Amino acid sequence: MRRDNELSPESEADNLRTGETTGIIGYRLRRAQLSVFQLFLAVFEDLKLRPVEYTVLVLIADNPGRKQTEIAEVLGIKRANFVTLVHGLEERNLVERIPSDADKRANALHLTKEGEAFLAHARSVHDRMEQDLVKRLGGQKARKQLLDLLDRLT
Amino acid sequence: MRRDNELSPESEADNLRTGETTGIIGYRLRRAQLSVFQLFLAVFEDLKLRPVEYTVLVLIADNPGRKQTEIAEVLGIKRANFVTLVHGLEERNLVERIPSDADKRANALHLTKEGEAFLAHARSVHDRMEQDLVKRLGGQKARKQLLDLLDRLT
DNA sequence: TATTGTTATACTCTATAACTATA
DNA sequence: TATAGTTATAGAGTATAACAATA
Repeated sequence: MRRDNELSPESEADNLRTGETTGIIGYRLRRAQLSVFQLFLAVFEDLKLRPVEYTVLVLIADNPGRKQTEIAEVLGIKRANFVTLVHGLEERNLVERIPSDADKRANALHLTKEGEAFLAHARSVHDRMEQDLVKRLGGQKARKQLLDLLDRLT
Repeated sequence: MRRDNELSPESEADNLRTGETTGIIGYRLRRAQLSVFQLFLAVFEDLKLRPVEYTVLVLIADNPGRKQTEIAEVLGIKRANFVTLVHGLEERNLVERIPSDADKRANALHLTKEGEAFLAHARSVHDRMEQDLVKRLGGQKARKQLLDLLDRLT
């Protein structure tokens, strides 16, 4: 039994039945991921930093001197595509590629002084964003639960 | 204190310190989403169906006669890009676009008989995949928890 | 022979502008 | 004027192949 006019007397567009799609885990994961990434882009608009660039900076800071291949691989980025990414960060004087003594084929990645200062700021901005997300989730326990559940799917 | 040789006497590649990145909600969401989508692509390789195409078929089946714009919008797809998607499904005789009587600008979307049979099969394949994911998560309660948490981020 | 960084390239996904035919 | 569908196009993101230098 249809009752079109119950809530919209002027016959607005009917709502679609989305019950089945909203039960699909992959679909919901994607929507949530896009939502969080869009928040990231908005928050980091002034710093002109994309999510992947932030993780690269963090990873270099926590693992100075590593090869491009190592950083790229742990992030699931093809080394061919990582070249452009690192070049961009290098042009902004955030990262430097130092030819390795031990292996002359490889570049050791380091943050510049400017890169360290930039990351310190980015981290504080990011921490506030994460705290906002944790608040949305309902606290640290909920965050832990989420990361735990995501781990089982990865 | 570094103890490189504790577990790798032959001095294999050191593991990177990834603790900070693996604590980032957006990063973990993305990895999990990619993982689930890759599973989908593997499971649906024979049916040659992408995740977005599956949700489109489901949505049309549950909302026959709707306009392209309506289906596209609820999925967050630009109507310009939705054209190609629907054409692909139409060429496979899964979907038909019937010019609307009420609004001659619009196409009403329906599944063909073949599309209904195809979707019935796809649904059963998809159900098995979801059951596998639920098992990984630790049961229906864990699934409910996950969808609940994802909702708060979306 | 294998690996590192690189270039070139192609394919998908996404976003915008502009057109047409209708409303 | 606004909307539905469409086309064209540009920009990201991602994947593979091939090359030079080095291991």
